[in-house]
Amino acid sequence: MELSCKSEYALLALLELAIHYSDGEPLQIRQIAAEQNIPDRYLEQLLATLRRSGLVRSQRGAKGGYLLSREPWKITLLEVVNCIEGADAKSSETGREAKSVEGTVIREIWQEAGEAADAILQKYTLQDLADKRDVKRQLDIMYYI
Amino acid sequence: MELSCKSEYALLALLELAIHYSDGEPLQIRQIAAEQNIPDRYLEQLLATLRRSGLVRSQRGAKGGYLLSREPWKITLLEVVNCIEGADAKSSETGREAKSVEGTVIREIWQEAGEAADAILQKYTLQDLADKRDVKRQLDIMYYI
DNA sequence: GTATACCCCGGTTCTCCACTGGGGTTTGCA
DNA sequence: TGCAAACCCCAGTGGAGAACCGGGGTATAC
Repeated sequence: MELSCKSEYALLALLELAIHYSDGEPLQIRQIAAEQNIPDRYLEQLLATLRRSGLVRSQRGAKGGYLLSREPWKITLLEVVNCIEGADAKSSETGREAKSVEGTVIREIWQEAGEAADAILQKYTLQDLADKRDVKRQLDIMYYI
Repeated sequence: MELSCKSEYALLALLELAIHYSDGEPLQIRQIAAEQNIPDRYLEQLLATLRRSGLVRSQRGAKGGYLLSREPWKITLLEVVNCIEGADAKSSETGREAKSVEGTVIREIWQEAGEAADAILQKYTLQDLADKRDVKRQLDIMYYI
């Protein structure tokens, strides 16, 4: 289960949006990028992808930015990675066919493994991420004292 | 859960060895490559990796070849992919560290997902692969009639 | 009307995967 | 004893994709 840089950036950005969800005001690319240490021009592309698949919505012009289009507890991590990873891998989808019986058997098992991993990603939402973050932060403070 | 070409080749080769395990005679790279449509010079490297980690043993010289070093039902698919994928990713292991709390949280979830996938790969052995193959072959014949 | 933001499209660099090639060394067999 | 069949080791190459950068647009608050 590889976590690509791309997916991690997207998750960090959405987490940032989730944290400020209750504010109701849009967050700008610059702010998100600065807060999470993401190259801003790259993040722009990722947010565009997320917008096209409806996970976030944008407000153009001065004082613009990005907002989650749903509540943080209604967005699963699986949705996010599917959106990001599956974005360009469209159209062709010629990701290797198995011609032999042996190849088919192997692929079936790999699909089962993939589904098991997806099940984990599906049970966590952006809200869970935010909560876990808060818990970890409190722990860090306690250790410091 | 990505199935790399490399891992699939290795599994196909080991499956071929598993099928002929009871023969007791070594199989040659050429034969395996021809049977499973694998570039032979490439397969050579993979078998070398598998040998170094003790999954197969080799016999040099004329009439030589490769043999499984354990019974097919004692080799799990997880072992195989760990051996193949983890072979070169040694030494450095600088596979991105998470400096932020947010990054750590995300990685923990990804690890959980990876473990779920690994659990699936661990419950299947080369023997299971061979059995599934036989079942599928019988089905193919019945459909044909 | 102007500064601030998003929007779109393309290029660049770098790494890694799949694969190839050129030499060895070991061993069975005539 | 020779020789061919097989494994062994190491190095290089070509293409694809990931991560990133840049230039020029367009919408909108003030």
